[in-house]
Amino acid sequence: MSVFESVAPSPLYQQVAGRIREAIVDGRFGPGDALPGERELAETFGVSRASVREAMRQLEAQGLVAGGRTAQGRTVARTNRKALTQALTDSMALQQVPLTDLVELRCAVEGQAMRLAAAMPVLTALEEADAALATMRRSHDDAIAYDLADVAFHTALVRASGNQAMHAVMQACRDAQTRYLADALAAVEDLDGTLSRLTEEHEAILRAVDQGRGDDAAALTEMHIRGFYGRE
Amino acid sequence: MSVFESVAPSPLYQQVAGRIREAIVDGRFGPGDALPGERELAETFGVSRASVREAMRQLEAQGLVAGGRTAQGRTVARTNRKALTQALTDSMALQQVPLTDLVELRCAVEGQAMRLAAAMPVLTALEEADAALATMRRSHDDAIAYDLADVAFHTALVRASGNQAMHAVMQACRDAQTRYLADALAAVEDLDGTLSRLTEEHEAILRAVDQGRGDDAAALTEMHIRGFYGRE
DNA sequence: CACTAGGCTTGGTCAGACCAACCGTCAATA
DNA sequence: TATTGACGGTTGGTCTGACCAAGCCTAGTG
Repeated sequence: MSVFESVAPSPLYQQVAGRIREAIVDGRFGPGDALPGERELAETFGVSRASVREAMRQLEAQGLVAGGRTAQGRTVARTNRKALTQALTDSMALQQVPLTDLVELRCAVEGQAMRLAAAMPVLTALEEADAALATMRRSHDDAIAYDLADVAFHTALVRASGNQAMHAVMQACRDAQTRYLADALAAVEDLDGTLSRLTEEHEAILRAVDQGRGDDAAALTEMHIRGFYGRE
Repeated sequence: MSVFESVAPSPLYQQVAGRIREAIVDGRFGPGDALPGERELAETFGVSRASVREAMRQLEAQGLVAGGRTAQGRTVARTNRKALTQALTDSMALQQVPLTDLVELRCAVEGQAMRLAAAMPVLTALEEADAALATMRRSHDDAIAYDLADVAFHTALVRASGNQAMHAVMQACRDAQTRYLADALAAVEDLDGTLSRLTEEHEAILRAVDQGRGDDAAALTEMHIRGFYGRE
């Protein structure tokens, strides 16, 4: 990096996007709040509507502004989950993040999350995991339904740890991995048998968490994840 | 979700962005390639330049198109890393993730990263970590400079694990943490002594990684992170 | 009271224009 | 000959002003 700051001012649309972004991140606009209209923003910032619109496109892509066109102005997004998933998926598509990296990351995060969940579980989340498990047992002939339940199970258990940051990372990983899951399941010959085994693994994990055996739960989770994806 | 597809066409700029995105993800445009000019794109897609520009803003925010304005047209981005970490950082900011959650997440990710790094280190990254360590030793009287070197050290070590996903998560954590950093530093009384201790911890971690003692490195890292932020 | 017709606002889209920065070209100069 | 410098032509950035469809609000109508 240079000793000097850049002298060239960034484009107007960048500056506008930056200002609005600040306002959102700082909490001056809460999730779901309505933003001023484009014409009004243009006036307040002293730029043309075109520039404001380009700024909005940027914020929209970053998941800070909701995409839906409600009749009364745009609103601040409640979550940028889609943007996050998109970024991770793109990274993988562009071959910057191999699947094994995600697997490792998930092992690290989910393993630790299990320890936390075992030590201080959020009970409602455990119930959710249990419900997902029931769905799995019922879906041994339907890979799609099974996958959905699987996502719900893992998500619920990480939520049980009460750690929001882990939850966010976990969701992004799962979202980005679903594509590979479909491929992996398609390659399986004995679908029913494989799903039975996976269900048993899930049961063991939940049991360990429920009984407060954090380290066991962590180890089981890592084996579970690596066992399915890890064919390195 | 409905049985029917949406009849309402999405906005033009969305469609345009989608088309270009496909082309990039499919590899029809490689990293660094020059994209056609806005006027040309407008003509090929049969839309106005304004729509093309809005599409470009979206792609730019997603990290698929390079931001820099080279004189000869825009280029396809070489990496969307920034978009990924940005999304992660935003996600944590939007959810107001508490500091303790970040600390836990970092412990989990960095700990595992140290194990990977010890097992199969990326040497150039280790050298970087070493350089950062030297800077730290020189900056015991300057908290700002110290923090920069600290970030560089941790970042380099995680990079040494070769895991891009962990690297991104790690950076996002650091970004999200900076807002708490000032408080943590203000609470410190004996700045010089504290920084000396931190430097020693860093040295121990690097040594462990360098000697292939992954579990030691992981344990040291977790203690190091918790020790500084974790006053729960 | 229920209902409808305007009127207003909002986002989406367009055409056309201007600017500064930059590239390549080519002629004039040292 | 080699360097310099002027000159179009291109590109992205910005603005203006306009039009449309969809949705909200309200006033007037039955």
